[in-house]
Amino acid sequence: MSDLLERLRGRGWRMTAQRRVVAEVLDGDHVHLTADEVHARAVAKLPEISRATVYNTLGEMVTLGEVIEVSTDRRAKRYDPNAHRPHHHLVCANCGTIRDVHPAGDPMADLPSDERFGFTVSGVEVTYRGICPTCAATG
Amino acid sequence: MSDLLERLRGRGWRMTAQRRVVAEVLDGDHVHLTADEVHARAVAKLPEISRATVYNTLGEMVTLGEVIEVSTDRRAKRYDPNAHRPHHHLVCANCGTIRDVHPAGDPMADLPSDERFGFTVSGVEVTYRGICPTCAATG
DNA sequence: TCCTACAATGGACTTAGTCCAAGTCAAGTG
DNA sequence: CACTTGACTTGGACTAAGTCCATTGTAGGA
Repeated sequence: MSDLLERLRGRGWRMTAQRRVVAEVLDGDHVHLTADEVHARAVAKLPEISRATVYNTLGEMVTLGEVIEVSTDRRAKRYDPNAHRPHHHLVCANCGTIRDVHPAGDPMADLPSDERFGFTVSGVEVTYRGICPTCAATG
Repeated sequence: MSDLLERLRGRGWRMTAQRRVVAEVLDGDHVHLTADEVHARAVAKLPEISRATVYNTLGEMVTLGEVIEVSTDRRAKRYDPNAHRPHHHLVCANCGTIRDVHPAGDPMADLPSDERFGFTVSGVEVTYRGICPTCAATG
């Protein structure tokens, strides 16, 4: 059930109750929780878990490349466990909801070398912005 | 000299010393200052200016569409006066430096309607990430 | 079972930004 | 020019999100 947990275990991660619940909370598709939301859900399963541990664990998962950090504005970062399949994001300008999207085309190929200013370019993120159906309805 | 200032004046903006210095600080190409940097430079020209005024003024410029807010991570937002010409950004993962870039292609056209989940899509941002020449050299 | 290095805790601290009540001033009016 | 008024500015208190750190706890190997 928990692909994420399996992958982490496979990397020789020292398994603790805290890490397990964080991984469980984060598992799934179209999951884009803030650190505080992850903490709230983790507390439901393991009441003693601390905020600092949630931050530490999320940070480690990001370092391991198993989770992607998405910051679309100055609100809280969101954590996306869908790291194994490349995708971009569609964000609601009103409520901050995120959906994964898979646009056609390769934006990396669209950046000519004379526009790279000597940078070593390693990645690209595409963020579509708009209003989600829910916000459009409740206007 | 100050295109930005001219445009703002043309919209019937009430002109004050504070707004003038903020607009002056922000004018130019490849300018991507944080609010605090704007404040620091504004203070050099007008020592009494307050942080709150800088935030207010930047916010109004964004609302008027004369300045673009760029948040590439959870660090401070940056303000880009180059709002009249569409472009994207190339960000140094190490030091946060930003360059404007003009990739080929139209990412809006790459998002099919069955990937829009009912959103009204209004815009798209493309953020290339990498290491700038300075950080590569001193890294 | 015992050790020990790695992990978790929670509270203090930091950064970036927002809010607000009170004071100030640009610019239109007479 | 003086007056008026509502928009603008101020600075300090407040908030949200996240980081840091000394202490305590524990997974997993010997």
